[in-house]
Amino acid sequence: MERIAEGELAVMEVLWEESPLTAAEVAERVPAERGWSLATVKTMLSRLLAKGVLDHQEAGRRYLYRPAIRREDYVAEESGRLIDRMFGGRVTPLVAHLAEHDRLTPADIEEIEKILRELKS
Amino acid sequence: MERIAEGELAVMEVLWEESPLTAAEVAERVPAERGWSLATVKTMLSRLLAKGVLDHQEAGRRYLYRPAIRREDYVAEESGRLIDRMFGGRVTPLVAHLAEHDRLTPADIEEIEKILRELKS
DNA sequence: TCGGAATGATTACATCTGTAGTCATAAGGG
DNA sequence: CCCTTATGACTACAGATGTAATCATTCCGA
Repeated sequence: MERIAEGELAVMEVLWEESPLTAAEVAERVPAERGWSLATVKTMLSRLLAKGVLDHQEAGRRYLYRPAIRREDYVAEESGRLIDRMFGGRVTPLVAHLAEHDRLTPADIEEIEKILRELKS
Repeated sequence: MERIAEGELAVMEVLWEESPLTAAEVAERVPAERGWSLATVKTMLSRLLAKGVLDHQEAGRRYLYRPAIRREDYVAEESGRLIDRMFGGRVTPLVAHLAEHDRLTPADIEEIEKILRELKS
């Protein structure tokens, strides 16, 4: 799967949330903080099509865009990449790191323990 | 902190492992798979200096390079970035994701539970 | 029916990145 | 003392990315 750039991801997020959509509809839904013009969104859509992570279907003279990959799979790939690069491919050092950096609230700890308990049963 | 590119990270890893080093010494230690020339390594070093993530100290007519940031901090930043972008800034969904994708071995689970127990005490 | 608006395609351009090559210079060996 | 060589600085260039503008075409509303 080709890499999705940071800006392109904003477009993917819109379409993972709701699809299919036209270019104009995607542009409406991109977070306003981006301050993107419609032209910019169209460029993103073309590049994402070229990368094969979006599909399009013709509807009259327009396209309806929809994701060609699942968010779940993309997240898995990016998480794996981080774990490989930063933690030697092992998950435990990641959790240890998060723990040491106070990223875990008591509620988080409870919930993670619950997840792990369920995993064992 | 400025972003460190993928290739540049290979140079940082060398210097986090051992420093200070000259450009030639860094080049020797970069993983051979990269197949980099000395010139490439020098370019990386310059760019990392410009980004402020490396320091240099003159030693005769050469430089000795050393990290200006801790690996720990860089890892924290990159992990935080992933968690923000992929998991809405929350750690628990990340762990849930890893669990669902079979990234956790029984040994991992044990060790994570241990980390969490210690965190609570 | 006709003209403006909307659409995808194409082009533009600056910056970042990967991957060097060149160049002036200084230092060390003979 | 001079020449080779190692070094940092500068330059090069293609591909990815952010951010559009332009262009040909086609559809819809008046």
